[in-house]
Amino acid sequence: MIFEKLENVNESDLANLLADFQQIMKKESFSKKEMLHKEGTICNHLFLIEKGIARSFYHKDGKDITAHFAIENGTITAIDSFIQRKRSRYNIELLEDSEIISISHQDMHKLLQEKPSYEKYIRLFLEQIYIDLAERIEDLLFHSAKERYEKLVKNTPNLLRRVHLKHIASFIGITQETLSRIRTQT
Amino acid sequence: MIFEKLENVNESDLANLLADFQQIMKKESFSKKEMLHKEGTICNHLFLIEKGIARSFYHKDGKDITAHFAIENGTITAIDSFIQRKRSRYNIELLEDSEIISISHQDMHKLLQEKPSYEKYIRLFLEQIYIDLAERIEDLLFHSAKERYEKLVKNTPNLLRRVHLKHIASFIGITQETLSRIRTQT
DNA sequence: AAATGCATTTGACAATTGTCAAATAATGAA
DNA sequence: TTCATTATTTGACAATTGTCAAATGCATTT
Repeated sequence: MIFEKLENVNESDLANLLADFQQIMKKESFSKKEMLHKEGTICNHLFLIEKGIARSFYHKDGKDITAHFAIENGTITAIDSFIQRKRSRYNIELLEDSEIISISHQDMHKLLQEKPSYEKYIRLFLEQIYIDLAERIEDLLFHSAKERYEKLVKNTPNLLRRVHLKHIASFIGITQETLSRIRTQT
Repeated sequence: MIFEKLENVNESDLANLLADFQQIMKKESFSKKEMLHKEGTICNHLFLIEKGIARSFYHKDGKDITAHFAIENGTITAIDSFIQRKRSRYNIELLEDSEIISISHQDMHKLLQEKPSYEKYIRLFLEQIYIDLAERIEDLLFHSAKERYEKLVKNTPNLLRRVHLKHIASFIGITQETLSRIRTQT
């Protein structure tokens, strides 16, 4: 799940971590279109998608822009707000009926204070998402809209089948019309 | 310096941290055009710029693309390589004669193992650079080349005066010619 | 100061993507 | 099934940015 990609870690330490995290995880069912977080408020939770799809989005010049998708086993939050404890410009909504596990900021930080050795895993998590973001920047800078779309088709075909094209379009930084034309070409 | 932006931290803990980090920092002078890191190798150092300018760049279709600049008080490294311990596609070169402080990956991790409480500061550092990166993505997605340039002029006029325009151009994802035209318009 | 090598600008034109409006297609509710 | 709503595609055209080649400007070395 959240720590699944980690390598080179102490097995027993990780087992403890997972057990402790279990304690602060809350599982809940939500239905499609429900909001996990609303813009203008501070985001107090990190969400893990057990089943379903969520997307974070914000408004730019009246347009709805998707910033991130999370499907099964993925995580989502209004990360800047969660980190900096300030109001968020992001919304998080569910695109399907979902099973969500949430971890509150408060609980997580309490746990980190009690067991500072867990800081390491948060660091590893951050390193991972940092690298993912860096890759996204390169993608935007050096691949055409068409290449970005094709990469998505290749890497996350499952996602493509499950979300509206307008969200895919804004996610890769193009208009819906351009995406439509890209798709019909080929 | 590296931890200067941190808020809400324990003062004495931070003082200890700084003292310990001092121990593993090595200061060196380099002259313009020297390389702090070369692509194809694993990057073993985090560099702090005490004086001067460095840029990281890589090659894409034969073109030289600037990924990041660091001036006085900034940090630079081939972050993906430094984190994942794999060979880097990035180079780091100096654009002026510089005074550089370097911290080796090994020393840093040894320090973190000895004093796991410092993990927290690394996490805070990562949070900060993650947010900076996220901002850059928004910038690329929703601002025109002209807006991106003007933002740079506003935020880091000092940088603009000190580096070649071709580097600025690739940094904001446009060609040198387009940047030139943007500049002469206004 | 002249010569050389870069850096920057300019021109002409092409490719990519965006905008706005309208037409179809698909979906979900009654 | 039918209707209403929403999603997707298409068309015509405009704006932005890229490409390639050449000209100009600037700075460093001799």
